[in-house]
Amino acid sequence: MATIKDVASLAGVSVSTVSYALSGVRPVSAEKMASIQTAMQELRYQPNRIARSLASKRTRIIAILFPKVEHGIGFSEIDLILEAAKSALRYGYQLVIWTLTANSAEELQELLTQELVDGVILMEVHLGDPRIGVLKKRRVPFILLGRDADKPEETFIDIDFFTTMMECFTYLKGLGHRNVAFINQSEKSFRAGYGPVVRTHEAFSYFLENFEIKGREFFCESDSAQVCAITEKLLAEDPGVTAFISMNDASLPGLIRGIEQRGRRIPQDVSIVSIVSSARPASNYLPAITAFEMDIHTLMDLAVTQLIAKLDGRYAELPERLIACVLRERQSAGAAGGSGF
Amino acid sequence: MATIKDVASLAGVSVSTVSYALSGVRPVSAEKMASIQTAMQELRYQPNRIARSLASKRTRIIAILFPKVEHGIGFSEIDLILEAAKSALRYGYQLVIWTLTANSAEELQELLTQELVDGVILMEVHLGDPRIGVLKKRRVPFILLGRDADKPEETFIDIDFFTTMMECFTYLKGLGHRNVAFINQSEKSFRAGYGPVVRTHEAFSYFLENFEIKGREFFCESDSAQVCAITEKLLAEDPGVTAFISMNDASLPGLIRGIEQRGRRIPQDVSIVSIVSSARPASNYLPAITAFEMDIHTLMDLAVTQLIAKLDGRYAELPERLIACVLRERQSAGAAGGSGF
DNA sequence: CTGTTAGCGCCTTCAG
DNA sequence: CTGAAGGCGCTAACAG
Repeated sequence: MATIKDVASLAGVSVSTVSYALSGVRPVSAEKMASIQTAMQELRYQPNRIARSLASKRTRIIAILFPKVEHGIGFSEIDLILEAAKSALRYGYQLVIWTLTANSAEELQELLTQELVDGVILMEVHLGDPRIGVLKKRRVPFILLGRDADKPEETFIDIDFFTTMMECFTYLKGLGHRNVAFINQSEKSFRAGYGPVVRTHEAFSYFLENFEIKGREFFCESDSAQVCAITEKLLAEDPGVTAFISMNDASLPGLIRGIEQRGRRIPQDVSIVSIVSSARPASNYLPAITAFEMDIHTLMDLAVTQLIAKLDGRYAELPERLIACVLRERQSAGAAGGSGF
Repeated sequence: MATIKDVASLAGVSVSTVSYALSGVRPVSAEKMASIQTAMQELRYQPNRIARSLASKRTRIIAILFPKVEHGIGFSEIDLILEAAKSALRYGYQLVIWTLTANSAEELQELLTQELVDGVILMEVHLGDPRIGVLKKRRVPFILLGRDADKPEETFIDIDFFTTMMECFTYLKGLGHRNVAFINQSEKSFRAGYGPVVRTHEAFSYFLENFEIKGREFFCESDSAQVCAITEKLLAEDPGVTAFISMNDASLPGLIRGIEQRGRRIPQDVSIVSIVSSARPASNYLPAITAFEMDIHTLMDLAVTQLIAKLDGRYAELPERLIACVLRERQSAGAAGGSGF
């Protein structure tokens, strides 16, 4: 591999000139610049990242921190990671994955001490997350992504649950729905203060009044059979329900089945709108599910750019960025009142 | 951060002694060893990875290469990546993600030239993949993972489609099924020589004869509506079919619906077995799908350990490792002949 | 505008 | 068994 020295001697200049030509930190005359360019091309020179990191004390590597993935909002974690990697690459950074297990705090300490990364993106943050303390103490720049507990003092990027819910209500009301049911995630998550569950819960209650819509909410595990039973029960008790909002991709099969087993058609009799979901599952169900999908690209690009801004010390803006989900209309939602129920 | 120098002076030895104490390449007296240990503990010393990499010319970082994820075998790429990261970490390596776009060869060249990684895991390899040529020319150790085109000359880890199909036949035959249908992925993939599609196709034909089972195969896009139509048509033409094998997780909703719309119950009248699938979707459908699931843990751990072995120059074994899928019985498969069809 | 040079933190000969 | 010292490839003062 060609080194900066090779380039320097081929171009007939000193190594520092080459270095400055590369970084632009110091002006370089046009001629020298030209010969340096030529030399670099000829040698197919690419700076050695490791050496550069050692000298500059910046690795330009960021870590994305994943605790165990179990319940996840959807199936889209892969897209989240890939999108983050893509953004990082675009800005000249590399993304490493850190999977932490039980005693995350200790593991994290060790990883951090190796000084491999400049900053960290934290996924799946929970209330009183021990990782945050570690990061703060070591003064490692970090950013929280999604599903955070309410921690406004940290920089975080999250889904705008409030706006998403509002748009969902607007959409359903526009279609004539006046009686809706909301399938949230588990009550356990709610009690644990899990961000998405709590916030959508609050938003739902709020907009119910605001939009003058009748509605009820159910906390469900990601268990299709259970959701199916609940759906049937609800439809029996209150046949006037014309729409379901689901924040639980995995239980969609149960929802669909429950509705159909009560003899209702989707979307003629009952509509389904999935929120905070990912494209792939939603589009594969039958009927394909109309959904407010996460804007993964925006979410991750923002996370990466904000983190890099912090690393560059040019971070000044608000410590919070909320991204609303975007509507993708498919076949599961339509005008209310088609049937005589 | 404490450096090796700090440890050396605290322990009253030279830096090289500390270094050797760390690597074990050279014997160190018990006393010195002890004081070095103490010093390291006191200072919470962890070697700086970057400096170590520069000096040793080994970064202990490996890259996992992802082209665009579109059709994917399932929804489990996330588990694949996370599992790889976990394995890497366990062996003291770090995993970076490289997402390549269009002109992969060039992009890959650039990334490689930065000399950040020691080796590469290639995902989603296709026939005549340009990335392989690049890797070979630069002599970067690599390993192919899954879904490769037939390239026995490269080291690769893959799913054992043959064995998986055989076990699936054994399972179904044991349940009394004698007439099965196989939902493969798209014909386009087949024509393109896409490994999983071609191999399962061959295995299916082979075992049909071998097990004296009647059967037919369908190539389908990952489109539930289409699969539903095909299923209904098939059931109409040949009511004797008692079991479906699916290698297409995304089309499962269509399959289920198609069967039910023909008035058949699952699994009393018709069974479904999904192969090469991932746990999460399979378990969420209604009924929960019995499936031969990828052994992601084994697959990725093998990929990582084999790659590391190569890096250490202690690679001698066979260039191929096949891992069969493992059966998880759920609710979609049962004895044949329950109904009078 | 440019060159010289001292590190960055660690590994690894080379002497002893 | 141990220490001294020269890199690894690059950055960033420092001195023109």
